[in-house]
Amino acid sequence: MARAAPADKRRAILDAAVAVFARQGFHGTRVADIADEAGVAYGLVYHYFRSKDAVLNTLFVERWQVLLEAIRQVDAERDSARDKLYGIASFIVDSYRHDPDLMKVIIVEVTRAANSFGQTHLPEIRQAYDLIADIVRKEQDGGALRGVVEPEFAAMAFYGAVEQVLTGWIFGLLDQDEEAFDRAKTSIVETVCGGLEARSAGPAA
Amino acid sequence: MARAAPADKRRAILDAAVAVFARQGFHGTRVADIADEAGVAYGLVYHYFRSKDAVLNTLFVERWQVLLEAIRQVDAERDSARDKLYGIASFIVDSYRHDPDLMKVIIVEVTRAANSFGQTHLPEIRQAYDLIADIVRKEQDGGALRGVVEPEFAAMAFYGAVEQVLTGWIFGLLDQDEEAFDRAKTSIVETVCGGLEARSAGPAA
Amino acid sequence: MARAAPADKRRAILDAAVAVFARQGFHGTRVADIADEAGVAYGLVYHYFRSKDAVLNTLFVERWQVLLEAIRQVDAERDSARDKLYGIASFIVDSYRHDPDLMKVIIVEVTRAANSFGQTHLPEIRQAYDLIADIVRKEQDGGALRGVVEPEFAAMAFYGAVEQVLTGWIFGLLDQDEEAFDRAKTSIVETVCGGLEARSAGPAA
Amino acid sequence: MARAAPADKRRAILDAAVAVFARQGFHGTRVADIADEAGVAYGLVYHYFRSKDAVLNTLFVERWQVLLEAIRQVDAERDSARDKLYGIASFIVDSYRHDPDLMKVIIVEVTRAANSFGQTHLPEIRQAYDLIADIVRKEQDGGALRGVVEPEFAAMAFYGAVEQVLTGWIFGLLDQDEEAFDRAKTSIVETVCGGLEARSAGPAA
DNA sequence: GATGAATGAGGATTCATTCAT
DNA sequence: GATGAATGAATCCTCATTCAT
Repeated sequence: MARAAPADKRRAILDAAVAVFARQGFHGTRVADIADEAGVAYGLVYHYFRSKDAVLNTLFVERWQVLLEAIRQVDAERDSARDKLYGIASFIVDSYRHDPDLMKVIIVEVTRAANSFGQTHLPEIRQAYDLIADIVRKEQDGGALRGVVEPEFAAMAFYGAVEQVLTGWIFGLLDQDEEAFDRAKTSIVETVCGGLEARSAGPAA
Repeated sequence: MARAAPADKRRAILDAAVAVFARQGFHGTRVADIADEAGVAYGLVYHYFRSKDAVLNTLFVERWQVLLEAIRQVDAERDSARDKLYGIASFIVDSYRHDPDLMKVIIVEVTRAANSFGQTHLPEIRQAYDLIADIVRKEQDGGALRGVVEPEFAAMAFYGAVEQVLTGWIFGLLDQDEEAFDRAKTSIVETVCGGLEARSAGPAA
Repeated sequence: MARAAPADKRRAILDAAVAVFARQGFHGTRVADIADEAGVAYGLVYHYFRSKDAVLNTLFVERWQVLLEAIRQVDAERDSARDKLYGIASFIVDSYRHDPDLMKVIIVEVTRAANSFGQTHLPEIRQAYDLIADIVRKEQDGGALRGVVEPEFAAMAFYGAVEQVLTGWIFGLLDQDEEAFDRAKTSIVETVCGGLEARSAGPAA
Repeated sequence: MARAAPADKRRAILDAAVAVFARQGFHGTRVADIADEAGVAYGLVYHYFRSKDAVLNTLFVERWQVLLEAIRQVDAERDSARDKLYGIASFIVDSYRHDPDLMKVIIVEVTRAANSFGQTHLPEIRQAYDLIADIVRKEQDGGALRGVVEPEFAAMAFYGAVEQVLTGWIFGLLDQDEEAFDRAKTSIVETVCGGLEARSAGPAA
């Protein structure tokens, strides 16, 4: 499965890059590895991309646009706060389910790479946080969410919870079967929206 | 107030490494940079450490032991689930407050480096997750926390929320004044324990 | 007035090569630069020329034949030594005036490139020196020129003076207005033929 | 003779560079060639020099300062115009006689490299021309040299004549025995100062 | 003729590590 | 312990050249 000899070589290079970046990390992969994996000549990578960096940048931008769009769409189409956050968590989890290598690369090599690509793509990364914070803010204003936590913190907490679950999969610390993927979505939302604490049944304070 | 000419050069090298790793990232720093920053001769780094990797490993292990111990202590000394999680969040946030460079390096270069040091130190990193999951499990059993979310997911969500807030600081996306540090602790706990959702005020069950 | 869309692409490539070689030097220009400048496809350069070297070789040979012919003609048509040398200096200076880029390329990349093209074209280059030396020798025999300086040295001195003036223009060290071009011719001939020294007015030897 | 295992490696590298640059040209030599010729490890070249360019730059600057100083000294110590120009020609010819490789490299790779190092070192190169032009100007003012040729042109003609003779040696077009070196000095000065033309003897027509 | 994708050898530069002093 | 010169493997990127269409 996976990379099934894409007709165009540019795509083949990008797909190959995902595979080797996921396997060896960005720093651990030589341009030759990408070319080999793609089954093309060394120089062709440079025919299509200015540099090794550019390959990763392309990968990230391509995918991150889709994520941002998905968040916007979820926000527009769903009603309740919980639904919206579930929609976002769902999209990210499904992204991982569908192409774990790509998500691994994006998270490990870009989103969290504070001294390299994360810095480069900070504006785009920030947009995601902002979109989530906006959702929280609106729902707080609407009364569905409590106002005790500032939207910015809430957004970071939520997004962090999601990314950390992916990290668990990436590191092989959590099960990755289909059931686990779905349970992850619910768990994250249940934690962040419902809270872990039991409602003190009695005459709660 | 920082590296004030440590008496012993080994310490000076470690401290210098923190500074340059934080500034340039592990891959972006040469051994010479560390030596320069420490004000010692090139070769001395290799007198005290087997390799550049060993410097980072030392840094990580040193600090991570402290973290694990802190979690254990919090677990032992505090009673409520909320208190325990607050204690953990508090310790991590204060660690960042006290030495942001060190925490940045540990998180960015180790904890999240799935293809390099994160893999190497997976056992120790996992311990932290497990300790947190254990706390959740106990509290679920005790009835203080709801059982809907599996302890492993809850632990990841909680830890992810914390790390993401630090990430916000590391990337310069969130305020870093004293007040913000304290608010962060509360916000994280409030989000994960209390949940973001408003309790339906009415005659709810 | 320059390269005005030559009808045939081969010519366009040669003209473009002159422009980019002059601008960036032979080593500093990629075949792609030539193609771009000529407005033709990459591969077409290789349709007309065996290699990048061949482009420069063609340029040089084309022009150098004209120079050699000009020297022969000057020798045949003019009478005095001074006239002949003036004719040669004049032709070279006018060549530069007419197409400074081409002369720059020929001088900088071939004539003076002792380790590359200069070596390749040494026979042709030498012909020019020899033709000049022959003129000097004949005029010495005829009594118009003094015999103290060997023809070979005289030829080198004369040709070197000419090329150095062009070098001054190429480097932007000397004025390049029309008047300067004409003055250059006179100055060179006056220097080499008349000598810089004032004739001791008195009872000179 | 020549590079006899210089005590310090930096010098060994510079000397080796002269040899290989002279033999293969700057572009034709790889850094490995320099290291091999010097008998040192590859990386040592980069320990002492920032880049391959820096090696050539160092070579040029070192030597050119000596040349400039020599010109100044000749100007100060000698009296007649002819003596001064002879002194300069002499110094340059002897430089070549003493270390032909070094002079070849300086002339071929720097002084005449209009698109690379010549451009970089234009200010220093120009100084030499200016110093010569100053000498000519002074002597014209003093009446020893005729004023028909502008000092700038005269300087270029003189310097060009000298460099072209060296070029003749570099290309193997002129004899290089001891006698030839001395004759070259006289010939150049005789040509530029005395002029090639015979003085019309007596009241001759 | 014309195009530009594809190839791959070449070479500069970096930098972790070693080691003699 | 301390120094920094010396080593050389590793790898990115360039770019002349080829070739299928």
